[in-house]
This record gives sequence, structure tokens and C-alpha cells, in this order.
Amino acid sequence: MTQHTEQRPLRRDAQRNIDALLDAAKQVFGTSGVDAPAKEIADLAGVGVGTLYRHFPKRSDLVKAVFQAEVDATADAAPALAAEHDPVVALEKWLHRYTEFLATKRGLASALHSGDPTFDALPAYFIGRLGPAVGSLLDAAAAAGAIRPVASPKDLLYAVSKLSVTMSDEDPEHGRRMLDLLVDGLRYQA
Amino acid sequence: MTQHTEQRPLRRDAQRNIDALLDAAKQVFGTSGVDAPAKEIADLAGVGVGTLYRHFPKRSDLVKAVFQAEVDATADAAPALAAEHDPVVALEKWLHRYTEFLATKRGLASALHSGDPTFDALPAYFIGRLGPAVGSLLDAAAAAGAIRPVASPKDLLYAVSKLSVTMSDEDPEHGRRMLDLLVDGLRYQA
DNA sequence: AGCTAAGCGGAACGCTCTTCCAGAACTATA
DNA sequence: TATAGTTCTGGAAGAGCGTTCCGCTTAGCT
Repeated sequence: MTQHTEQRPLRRDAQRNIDALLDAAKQVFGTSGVDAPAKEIADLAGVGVGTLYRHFPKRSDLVKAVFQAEVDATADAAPALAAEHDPVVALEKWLHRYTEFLATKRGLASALHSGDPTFDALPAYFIGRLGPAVGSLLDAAAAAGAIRPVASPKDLLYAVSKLSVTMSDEDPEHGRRMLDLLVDGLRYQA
Repeated sequence: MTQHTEQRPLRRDAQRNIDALLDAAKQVFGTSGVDAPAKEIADLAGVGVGTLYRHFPKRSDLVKAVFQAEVDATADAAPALAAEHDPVVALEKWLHRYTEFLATKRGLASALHSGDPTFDALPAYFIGRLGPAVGSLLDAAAAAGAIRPVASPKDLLYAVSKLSVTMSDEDPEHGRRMLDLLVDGLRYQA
């Protein structure tokens, strides 16, 4: 999920614990919010709190790591979907995946805007990873002649996020239909 | 600042303490954020923590009360300004006052969107107090023939808030100039 | 197998939230 | 003004969480 890129590789158990903590934190952040007790996360991961603090000295480190892991997972879904489905379906499925990510992110949003400098680089990371991901899907679909060209992947990400913010307040199905509509709008008319 | 409207009037010392707590909370929220230690607020107000909890059992009660007090103060400034200045100047001054309020509110924003049901009624309170406040200033200026009629006070509040959100990131002076521009736009051309 | 250093767990400490109640302070009444 | 009755106050006490620290464990190497 996350590997350190320093000279010494991390010990196996350490890497295992980091992954377990990331999984646990993602889950706990979703249920109990970002201010959940550290022990709750450590317990769920099956490690002591000392281990948590060893790898993530500050809470913001953990939040950041969870966020990046989710961005990575979402970005990595793009090539996988592209391999399994035809271009437009892959794009559709990926955008749904992306809205799920946005829903998760909502819990982290207040933390992200808290002014902690640890989070300053995250928006750039977000665009840097997700932009190329949609970009490749869009290019593939456009190359197949299935959709019209889109000005910029970034605009699409932004538009979908706006769409899913307003949608969350009401019926979640409603948001899904709106997104489908957007994708249909991308297609060339017969 | 805030008075209880129940049958029994509040004891004098109690009312004094409530006001002191509100002042202190407003100040502390501004410097240390809404998660500041309760003791810090109590100390600044010159009361014990017990007193704080008596009047504001939940932290959200205090946040809400501070917010409402600020809304009230901002709304009450309208008639005062109207009495002292000619219509357009009063409107101008009040809008500047309003942007100051928005700046303060930013600290509370994350709390307001936290999903706590205590805060559900606040947006309505905001419009209910501030809408008529600008409304009366606009009407007075329009009646004096100084400005063109505005579709709705609510729209103006919304527009100014949008303006001041984008402005806060950069030069504060910049935002002030933009606001002045907006007010100038309201005037009838010679 | 034996050595070394990275990594682990959880006890312990300090800080904050929240409750509670004996006594102080205020108001109403005479 | 004096008194009774009530409200309100302050801070000690209990509980819970965050964070640190260090003796023990275990992976990785020879």
C-alpha cells in the first residue's frame, strides 16, 4: 500500500503493521471521524499504540497517509478497469469509483482545511495522480471514437466533484443518475 | 448580548457571566480555534469551568451562541449606521462590517459543517436576521434614488460572501477594493 | 546458531473534559 | 432592613485520551 523508498528496506513486520494501521485508520476515520481515539485504531490494526506513534508521530501524518493511499488506490484502478472493459464503460466505472473516493474524503475535508502545513502538498498530489489517471481513460475513449474530446481531465474531475457534493445532501441515487447523464453527454451522438 | 426569554429573568450575576463567557469564547475561538481548552475560556472570562458547563452544557451550545451573538451584532449595526450616515455610505459601511463578520466565521465554519444537529437552524437564522438588515439599508438607499433596486437582499449577501472568500487568500486590501467596486456598481450612473 | 539492530507493546504521566455539590450570592417578601 | 428561599458559583474529583519511553522481542544477516 505504501512503501518507504529509503536506502534500507523496512523490516517485514514493520511494513505489515503500517499497512494494517492504514487499513484500520481508513475504517475508523470513516466511522468515528478523524478525531477517533488512537487506541481504537491501534486495536483494530492489532498493534500497540506505541507502534502507531512510531510510524505516524503526528495525527496529521496518519491522515495524510490515508488520504494518499486512497488517492493511489483510486488512480491505480484506472489501468485495471481499462484492461477489463471497453473505453467508455471503463471511464464510467472509474468515475463512479472516484465519487466513492470523494464521499470518503468528506470526513477528512475539515482536517484538510485545518491549516496544518502537513496538508499543503495534498491538493497537488491529488491532481498529479488522478489527472493522468482520467486522462488516459479519456484518451483511450476518444481514440476509440466513442466520446468527444474533453478540454482537460482536471476540469472533469472538478465538475464531477461539484456534482457529487450537491448530490450527497439528497438521494444518493440522484447523484448517480446525474453522473451517468454527464458521461452520456460525453458520447458522440449517433 | 443574549437574554433568556423564559418566565423567570436570569439572575444578574448569571447574565454577566454569560456575557463574559461569550466574549471570551469569541476571542479564544479566534486565536486557538473551536477546540480550545474549556479552562482557557473560563479563565479569560474570570469564572470557573463549572459555570461554563452550567450555561453551555455542550461545546456546540457555546459555538452556536457565539455565532448567533455575532449575527445579532452585525444585524444591529444596520439601523445604527442608517441613523448616522446617508443611505449609500451606511450601506457601504455595513457591507464592510459584514465582511469582517465573515472573516470571523471562517474559524467556525468547520464546526458548522460537522453534522451536529445543533447547527441545523443556523443558516436560517443567518438569513432571517441579516436579510432584513441589508434589506432596510437597500430600501433606504433606493428610496433616496441613490442606487438601482436589487433583486434580493439574500443575493447580495451571498455575492459578497463569495467575494470575500476568494479575497481572503490574497491581499485583504484587494477584497476591500472589489467590494467597493460592487457598491459603486449599485449606484445610478450620473 | 548466534549476533545486532530495528521494531514492538503497553505502563505511566500529564492534560482535558465533564460532573457534582457545599457554600456564596442574589431576589422577593415582610 | 432582615430573612427565607432559590439560583448560581467554583474548583475538586473521576474518567478518558494523547503521547512518551524503554525493556523485551524478532527479523535479517553471517
